[in-house]
Amino acid sequence: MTAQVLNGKKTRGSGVDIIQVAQCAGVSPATVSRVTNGRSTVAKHLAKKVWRAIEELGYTPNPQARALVSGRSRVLGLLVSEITNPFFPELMQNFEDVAGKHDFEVMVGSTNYNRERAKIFIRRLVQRRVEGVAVMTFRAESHFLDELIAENIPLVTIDVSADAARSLVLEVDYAQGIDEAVQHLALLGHRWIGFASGPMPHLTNVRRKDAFVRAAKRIGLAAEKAPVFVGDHTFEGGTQAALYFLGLKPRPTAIVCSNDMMAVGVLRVMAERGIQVPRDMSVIGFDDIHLAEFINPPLTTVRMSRQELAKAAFHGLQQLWTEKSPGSRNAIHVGTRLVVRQSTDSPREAAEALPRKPRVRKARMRPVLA
Amino acid sequence: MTAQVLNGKKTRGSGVDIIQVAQCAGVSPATVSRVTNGRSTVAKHLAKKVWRAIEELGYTPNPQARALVSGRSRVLGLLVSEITNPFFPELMQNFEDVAGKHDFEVMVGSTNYNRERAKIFIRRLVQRRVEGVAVMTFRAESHFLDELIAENIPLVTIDVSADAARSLVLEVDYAQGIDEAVQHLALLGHRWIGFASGPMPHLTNVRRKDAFVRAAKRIGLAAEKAPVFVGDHTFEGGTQAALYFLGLKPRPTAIVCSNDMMAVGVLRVMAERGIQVPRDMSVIGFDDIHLAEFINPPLTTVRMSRQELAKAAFHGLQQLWTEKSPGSRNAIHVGTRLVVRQSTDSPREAAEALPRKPRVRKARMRPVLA
DNA sequence: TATAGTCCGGAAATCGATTTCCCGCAAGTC
DNA sequence: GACTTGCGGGAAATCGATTTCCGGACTATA
Repeated sequence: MTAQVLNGKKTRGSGVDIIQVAQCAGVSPATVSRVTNGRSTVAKHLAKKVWRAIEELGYTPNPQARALVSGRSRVLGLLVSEITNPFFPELMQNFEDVAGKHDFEVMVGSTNYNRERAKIFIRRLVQRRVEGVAVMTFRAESHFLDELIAENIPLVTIDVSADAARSLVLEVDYAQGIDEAVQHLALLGHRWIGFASGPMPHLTNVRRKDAFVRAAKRIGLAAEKAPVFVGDHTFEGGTQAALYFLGLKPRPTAIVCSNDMMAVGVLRVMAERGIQVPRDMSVIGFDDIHLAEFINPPLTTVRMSRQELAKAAFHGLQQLWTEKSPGSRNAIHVGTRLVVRQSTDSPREAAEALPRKPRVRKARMRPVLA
Repeated sequence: MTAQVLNGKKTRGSGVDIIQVAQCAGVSPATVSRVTNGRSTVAKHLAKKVWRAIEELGYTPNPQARALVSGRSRVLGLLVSEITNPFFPELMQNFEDVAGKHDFEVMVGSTNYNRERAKIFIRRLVQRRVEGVAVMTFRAESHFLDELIAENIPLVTIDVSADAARSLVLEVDYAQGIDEAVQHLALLGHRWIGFASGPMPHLTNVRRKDAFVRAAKRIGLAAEKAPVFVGDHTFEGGTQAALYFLGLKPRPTAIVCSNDMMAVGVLRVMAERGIQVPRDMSVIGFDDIHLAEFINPPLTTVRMSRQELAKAAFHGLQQLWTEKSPGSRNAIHVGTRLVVRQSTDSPREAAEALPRKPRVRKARMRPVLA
């Protein structure tokens, strides 16, 4: 399509420059530039000729030249914490899609919880002159970002505000989804629910945990303090949490997890111990990663929409670009909500007491333990 | 670090240009350029002064300007087929790491098996003047790449050669790992093994299937043709394959899958039907995605190393850059190998006939079906 | 009709590097 | 001692756009 034959010689898209287009259209390069950028007002008949010439030659402006003079690279940075957690690839794709629609490219980097990796990546961002960065690491490792702040690069973060002029926070409403989760369990008859939290110094994890504790209190589920296990936001963290709750007496009849990877770890321990989910133990995750649907049993979880998050991050950056005064520090709100699948059910005792309501569910393995 | 105070005013890394460095070092801009690029021979004492000036001012060359004049953007493209298959994020990260070490940035795009998405992404690659593209889609959808080929952009593909001058193929040795898998099953006592194949027109799937059929024949496992189900390379494809094999009589005692996502689908069906893996059915995957380790039971699978693949792809591009004659069309070899976990065991009958060897395995659910 | 105000579009400066061209100096050769 | 050779490094052209500046034409107003 792009490659065309003109004057008998093949002209490649990237071999055509603005001067050739200008000559072909019979105008000056400045006019071509004005047309391609929608600048000021160019007479309609001239604009038409320019577009025709562009089409004919298969011209695409050289982004390097464009960036050099305009100072705008049209590249954004996206920092995530671990690529093997499926939450992040999906977020990446959504962010790239939004950015792409606005003619931005995205440099993605995964810290893998490694301070040095993050530093190196951020240096690359600065060197490439990105126009904005979305930090989606759910972490408050402040001085990661010092270099970006020093360069006055627009910054969007999650949960915890970067203390910088051109920055903005995405406030995720964890309470919304977690309230739904706890209510869902309460309705099923659960009265003693454990919470598997992520590492505690991190604000995002504090918020998730607090949301759970408040929800539990509000429902009046347990007179005593709801049992909380503080672990890692990983598969292993989940297995540890599961072992902890199984050792408790009375043993909780349900576990709410701070993210899906932990829930997957919990499910593994339950399977190994022959504890039937959801009959003997209900499990709820957080994130709604793709995998949640595929695991056994399909995981009931709180969805934090990757698409919504990605859009919010991009719009946050847009806001920072247009906004004159770096004063209006309004956070952007991102909701969460419960997705019910098959890892939750009435606890055993309640299920026997209550009339068994018909549920759409495939045949499952017979329970083994008491 | 980068931001320094000089002459009383704060100088940002991206605010310093080569001329200031030249003045600071008392040389010409040309010399600075020569030093930063390691060009020709600059007197040691001058080079030292230049480096000192660079350090002091926190200078980083403007990549746009550099790219503009040199014609080298130092950006690569990476095309994958679906971001939700964990194989690809891991591949992406590895590729970015290798590329980053050589000062390249990477534009990643996921086609999601959507022709239009691929087209759009490739157009973006061309517009950004990438210096090379790695197409890791395991697909032969040839005319995706026409635009790249027209621009004469170096191209590395998997399995199937792009019919272009500056291109190179990564030949994955499927047979290696699949032979190991079949032998492993044979040693466990399996004699009737099903193969869940991916969609058939695609060369990569043909190769995987052929490798299986040959391995099965070579071992002399079954007098008759080994049963093959042709499905989709997805979770759903796996569930369909499982249902097919369960309907067969005699029912296979093991299923080898063309990728891990299918294997995950198979495991789901088995769990729903109460069929115990590995006691009643052994399952082997292909890829060794991260998830394979976390699913129940941990999946025995053939590992195709993402790191090896990423390195091979990058080195392939390097080869295409240096190589003068576009003649030496030597493919690059990438190996595979079996990783034994807990989804394979002796089939029930054989297990009872043979003396039960002790295996390290956690407690599992009691088998339910015959 | 004269003058001010608008609008359009061309000429040229600019962004920040790389790279070519060329000159001067020092070393080597006869 | 004169001439060649080689090498280090400065001046200036170059990449391909955007953007400023400015002049000419056209319209509106008195």
